[in-house]
Amino acid sequence: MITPLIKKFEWFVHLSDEDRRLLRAMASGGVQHALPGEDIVREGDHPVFVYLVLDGWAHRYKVLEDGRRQIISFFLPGDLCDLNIFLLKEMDHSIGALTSLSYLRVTRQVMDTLVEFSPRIRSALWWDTLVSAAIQREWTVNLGQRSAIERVSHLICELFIRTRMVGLGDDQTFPFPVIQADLAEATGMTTVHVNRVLQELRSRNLILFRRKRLRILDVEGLTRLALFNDNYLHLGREGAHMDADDRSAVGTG
Amino acid sequence: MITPLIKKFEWFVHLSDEDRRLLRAMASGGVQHALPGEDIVREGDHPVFVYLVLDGWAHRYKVLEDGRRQIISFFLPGDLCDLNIFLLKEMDHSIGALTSLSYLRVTRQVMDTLVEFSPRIRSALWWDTLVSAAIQREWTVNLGQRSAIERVSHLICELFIRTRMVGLGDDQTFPFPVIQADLAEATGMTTVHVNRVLQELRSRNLILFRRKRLRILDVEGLTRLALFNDNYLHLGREGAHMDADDRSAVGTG
DNA sequence: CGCCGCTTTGATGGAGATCAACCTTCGTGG
DNA sequence: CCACGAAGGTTGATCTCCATCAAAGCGGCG
Repeated sequence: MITPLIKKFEWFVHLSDEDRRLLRAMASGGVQHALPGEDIVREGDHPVFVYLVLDGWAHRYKVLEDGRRQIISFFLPGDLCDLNIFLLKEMDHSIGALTSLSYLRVTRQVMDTLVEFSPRIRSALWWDTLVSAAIQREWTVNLGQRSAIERVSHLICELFIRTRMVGLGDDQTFPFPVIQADLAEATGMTTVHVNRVLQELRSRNLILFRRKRLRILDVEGLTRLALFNDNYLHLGREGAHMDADDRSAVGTG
Repeated sequence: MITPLIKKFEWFVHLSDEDRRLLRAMASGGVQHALPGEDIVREGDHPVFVYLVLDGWAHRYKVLEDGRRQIISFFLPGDLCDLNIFLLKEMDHSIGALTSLSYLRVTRQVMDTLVEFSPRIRSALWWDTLVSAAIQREWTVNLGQRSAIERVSHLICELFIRTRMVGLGDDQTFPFPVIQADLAEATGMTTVHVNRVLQELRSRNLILFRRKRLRILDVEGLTRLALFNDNYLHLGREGAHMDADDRSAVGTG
């Protein structure tokens, strides 16, 4: 059930059986569900839980007074939002479901337990936080410096890798359950222009988009066009020195 | 010496004398200096220290293959970069001095000590991390949704508050040691256009810029123009419940 | 005094916004 | 099984904000 999270963590450190058992305790509160468009948290709410996406996609967003809306990040299965958010009085943004969604609401107590009893999980959570921050920084670069077509391509490259990190999708195709309006709000463009950019990417034989799945026809080409460098995703198994060496360890990834 | 950090933390929780003593231990490695334009850390480096800015401004930036450059964040006195960065193998961005700079390099061991011996400092560090993340998200919104003049205004509003948080500047005027090229790289604009936007802000009697200081003539007006909402800076003394109540507590801020 | 880094100005061009339709797809119910 | 409607995708015409290019001003410091 929480396998996406485990799959992601394994990119950092190999967990022990005990670690996995601990992580499964996150589900003790029961699985929650939301419909597309439904908000999980709203700006101004008092934060109580850490959220973990199990299935489906969610997004973080902010709305300006005059209605302009920006998607700040996407949450894929295995993504956690806002470790230690309890320290804040009010949410400064909202989180909503993009697709139909199942997720966990994890209490402070459960998070504390994870951190207390497993140094590996503690590190993996920090690593995840650092990677999330790096992604947000990369979005800053994306919006600040890249052209429309580069921006869309870059986002696609990122989501391709993040999708595979959590064990979804295959070599060339992966779930891409967002509509053009979502892409527009994430990249700071209009839907009209997103549409034209996607057509351009298709006509260059870089991508193919069918039935909520995206196929990258030319990873190399798309990467080059996007000026994409995956170093900010920190896939180097950086916690390998603290790997659990019990039989449950997975391959070298 | 580390007063800016302490001043900032006091926006979250009142520290005890013991807390301050602990924080001063961060300076045990000696004060470092850098000249304007000098890099402190480069993309690709293996991260070893947490950095704390004492005096002057620094910036985090990334450079694309073709030379385009984006400033990702500004570091003011009292700003920490990259708590727990040790978990990563390589830096995914660079940090450089904007002005002449003094700063501390804090080792993992010293950070661990802070966190171990003071729950207040532990929380304050997390709070600071959460606020930094919120700032990065707000930059995403800024670049994605706001027009050029709104973007520049918003950045000015933010830096005004952050400056006052660490005890610099007065009611209307604060140090603003960045050149127009820096503003351009932070807002994803050209220097030419930054220049014209600043002229517009001056002609509307919103700001005044002299000798590396900025005076906001009409805070209300600038805030409105920028669609600025300071909630993401979380100035609500959110850790007040864990205030140290010894005599060293400062006013209510 | 003169240079260098920074700011300012003007002219021109283009990426992407805006506005307004129209088309396609797909789920729903009659 | 088809009609219908709504959500999402596509198109074309026009406009505007900001980039680009090039040059000239300014001011602080050696």
